[in-house]
Amino acid sequence: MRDSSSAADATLLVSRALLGVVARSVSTALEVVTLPQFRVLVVLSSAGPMRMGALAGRVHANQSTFSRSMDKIVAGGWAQRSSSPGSRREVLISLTASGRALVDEVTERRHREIAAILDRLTPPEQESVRAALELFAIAADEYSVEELLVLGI
Amino acid sequence: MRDSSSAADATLLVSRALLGVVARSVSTALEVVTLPQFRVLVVLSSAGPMRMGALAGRVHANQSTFSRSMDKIVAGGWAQRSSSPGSRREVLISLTASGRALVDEVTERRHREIAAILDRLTPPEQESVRAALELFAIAADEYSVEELLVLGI
DNA sequence: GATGTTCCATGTATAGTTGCAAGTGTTGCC
DNA sequence: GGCAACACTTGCAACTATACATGGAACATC
Repeated sequence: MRDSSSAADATLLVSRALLGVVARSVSTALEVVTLPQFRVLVVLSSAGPMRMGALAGRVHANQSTFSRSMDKIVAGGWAQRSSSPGSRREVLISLTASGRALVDEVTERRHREIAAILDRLTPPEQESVRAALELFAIAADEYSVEELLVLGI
Repeated sequence: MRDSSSAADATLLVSRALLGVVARSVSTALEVVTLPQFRVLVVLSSAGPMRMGALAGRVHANQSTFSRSMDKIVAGGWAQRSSSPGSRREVLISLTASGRALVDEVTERRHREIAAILDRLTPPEQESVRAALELFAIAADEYSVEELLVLGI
């Protein structure tokens, strides 16, 4: 615990920098969509079309709440309702082209910004950063990514 | 750009993991305070007491909006108004003990979680992670931390 | 076919954020 | 002293999120 304390300090620093990157990458999307709404789009983007109930569960929203939130998302043209082939009482939600583009745009901007930062390092430095980050990512892997939804990312 | 691309991928992974940490660390605070409110507390914590107008500017809020947001923050006991010694028309905002404790608690939890992750690595691995992260932090340093406010961190 | 369950939508209500505009008190300047 | 600029607050209004309860259609089971 003693040795990892300075590494933890460095990590806190990096987390600030990375959060800046994330915040910037999301900020343009937040001009057209709210954070809770963007959350939904991200879930749809990674998990594919889902039922209303399942989707509501993923973002920890109430059914009733979620139904109306989805009204707005659909009205904005980011997602669409369709009837499920399996059961007529189920409503399937899927991203529209606009919705997918919005999420992709955010991811790409984030990737570009990170690449730009790394480009300031020499190739050997980049390699050591990559190796170290992979180590960290593996060590952090046990942690669920579920809570990301709190921030809508 | 070729070499940094895989490093960028690793960074994206890490940013997800770190965001998970951040989200978890903030989530308990969000049970008693909203995200925009917590934002204000973070600014106060790092910058010290500020005028209403300056504080509103820092979180990109309207004066009128901010005045009432502050009503709620003050009502919650997280910050307090006081008259400025310089001018009686200025209102100085400062954190209460509760407000400071709330922010500190989040920071400490974040630090603990990161330390816990790093503890899974061997000491040499920790050292290499620390060195790599410092490299990254330095490379990212040009980027302003201002945009963090978008996420309220 | 009657019953109960699942899934979604709607009714109703509360709380927070946000913006524009108007108002109050304070300060500085002529 | 009078007047404009400044700092903050309040009135008014719209929008979003969230929750609990209710309603209604589709399905499963018996």
